[in-house]
Amino acid sequence: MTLDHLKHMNKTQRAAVVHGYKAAPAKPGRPLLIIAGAGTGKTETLSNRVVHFLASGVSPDNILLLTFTRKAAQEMTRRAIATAGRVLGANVGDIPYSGTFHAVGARLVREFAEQLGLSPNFTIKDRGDSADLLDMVRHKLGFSTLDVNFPDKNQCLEIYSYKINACLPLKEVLKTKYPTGKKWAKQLRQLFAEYRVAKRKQNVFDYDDLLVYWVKMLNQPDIAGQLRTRFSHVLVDEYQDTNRLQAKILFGLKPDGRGVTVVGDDAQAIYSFRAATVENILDFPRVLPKVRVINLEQNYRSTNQILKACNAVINLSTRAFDKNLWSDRPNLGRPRLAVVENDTAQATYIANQILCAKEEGIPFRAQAVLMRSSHHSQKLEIELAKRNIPFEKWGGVKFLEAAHIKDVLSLLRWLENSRDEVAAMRALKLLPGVGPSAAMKVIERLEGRTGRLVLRDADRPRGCGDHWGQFVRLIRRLQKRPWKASLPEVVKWYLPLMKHDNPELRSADLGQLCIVASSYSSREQFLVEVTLEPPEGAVGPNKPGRSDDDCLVLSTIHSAKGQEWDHVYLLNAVDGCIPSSKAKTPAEVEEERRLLYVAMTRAKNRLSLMVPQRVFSWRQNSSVVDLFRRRSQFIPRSAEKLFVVRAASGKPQTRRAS
DNA sequence: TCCGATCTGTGTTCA
DNA sequence: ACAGATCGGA
Repeated sequence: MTLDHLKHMNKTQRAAVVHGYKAAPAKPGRPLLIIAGAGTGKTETLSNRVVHFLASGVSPDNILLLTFTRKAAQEMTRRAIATAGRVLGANVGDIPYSGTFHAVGARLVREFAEQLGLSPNFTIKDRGDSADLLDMVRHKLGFSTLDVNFPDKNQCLEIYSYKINACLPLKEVLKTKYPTGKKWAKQLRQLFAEYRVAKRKQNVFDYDDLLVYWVKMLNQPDIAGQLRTRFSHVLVDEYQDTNRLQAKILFGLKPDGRGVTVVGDDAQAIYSFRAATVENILDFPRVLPKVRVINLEQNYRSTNQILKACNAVINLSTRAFDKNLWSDRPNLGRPRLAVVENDTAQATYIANQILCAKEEGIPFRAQAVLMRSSHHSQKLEIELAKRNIPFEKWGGVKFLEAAHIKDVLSLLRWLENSRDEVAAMRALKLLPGVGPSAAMKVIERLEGRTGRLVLRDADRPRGCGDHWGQFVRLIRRLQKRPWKASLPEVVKWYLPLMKHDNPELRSADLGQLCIVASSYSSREQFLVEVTLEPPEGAVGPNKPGRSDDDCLVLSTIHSAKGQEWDHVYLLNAVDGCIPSSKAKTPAEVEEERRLLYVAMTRAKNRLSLMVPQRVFSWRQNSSVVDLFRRRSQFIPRSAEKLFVVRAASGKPQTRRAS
């Protein structure tokens, strides 16, 4: 096989691509750990390695390619397939087992469900629904009235999920992570046990179950054998952000590490809230002594001036080793620290800059605004809309998490799985006069009726009058008619009953949802995909499906991982925002520093860190208060010389995009 | 006892 | 914007 297609790569990258597979036919070789700093061509290297496998005769079905976020998964798969097409001159079609841990887990669990003693038509609960289920259980156990300080549903789920993902006993989790929950250890243990029972009874999975049952498959020799044979080559991206449960999956699949490739950068570990542990990558060479370690250090993304500032930020960390990425890209000026009066000025300033850059020939899509938390961009979004600058927002409230969307979906979910009590509860509560208690009575009466959802006139909760009859008829119609007509019909029924504000906006969202849904061939398929691969975009003026090809990106730093843009603006580079005021322990503060590093290393040519001196906060009872802010502690005086510090006025301008 | 209107307080990050 | 607490009315 010729290696001509690797000519554009450097020596180290090439070594990473071909490690263990210099000659065809390829057999799984020694494990490989690639330490890939930001912008060192990690995706390129990994996707070329996949292509190299394919070129060596490995079937796409035998490759397992795991990534962390949906975006990273799409990008990686897309590039591997494109490169494969170019290099092999043949259409590879698809790499079927390429995706997030959760998405692949869902597929495998469904495939082996019967051998696991599960029914294959389970439904997957998103975070909010899982919290609601936990809440119902909590209520039944009487814990909701136990004490005002008993953790709420979201805290309970957080604790539970952390425990599962970190593979730690509850006691340990409470001690180290949730000390306030310590005195409820007994109740929490019981709650979690009952929660598991409820999930089984209702045939529903939460996100964590997709990984938990994957591990169970690997503990069952017959299934484990099949999986180990099937996946001769396993590649894991962003390994620094995997947790112990995910490491168990990796080592369960490849106990001796043969055929394993992991890629990561400990300086970019930003998911400890999901129980990610950087030890996975640090200890990898110790767990698998035969591992080959390759370091990628040449950065192709950023100018040297930007990189210097990035290095300065990360090298102030308390970590053991320095990061010293280098680049030979020509300089285009130091990164900016733009000091503005407040977040209104910040919004105008950025909008001005974006339009100027656009006039200089930098399209919107080559620019991005990053932020620590998604609500930081509120002011900016208004400004962008005013100036007619098209944008899409990554992260933040997802389309499918909005109350009105969940309302209509709950009906479909209940129809799909009549045992799903969370869906039932939500759907029933839409009826006027029906609250939690009346809904629960209906659900209890239904218990024991299995299979298809059947509602009778006798089940009518008191106080909801004629609405019950209409509801029952709606359900029957939905069961009879083809799926395509379902959602518009539900929406038609729902809109007059909707109690949320902003009805016009929400109604438009629902119309959008109908359009999205119409491309799915069945209700089941729609519901499955919608939880794991929801349509992009947030609620509001920027709806999914909007097809502007030159669109500015607004993104949380977390969602921006792995991406790059010509110009990057970071909102609120001030204490309280980054580091977030939520970060208390030294370890949490260090993670915030890495977040800043991730944000800064996204920039290719120009980087602006915004420093508003006041940030409005809508705390105090209805009166808006603005708080004085200090520049982020991660950019101390000593690092100032690496930046251009500018007092920038965010003078209002009326210039608009043409 | 339960619903729902009104208030009050609070707010990361992702699958 | 949304969830939980509170309270009046049925």
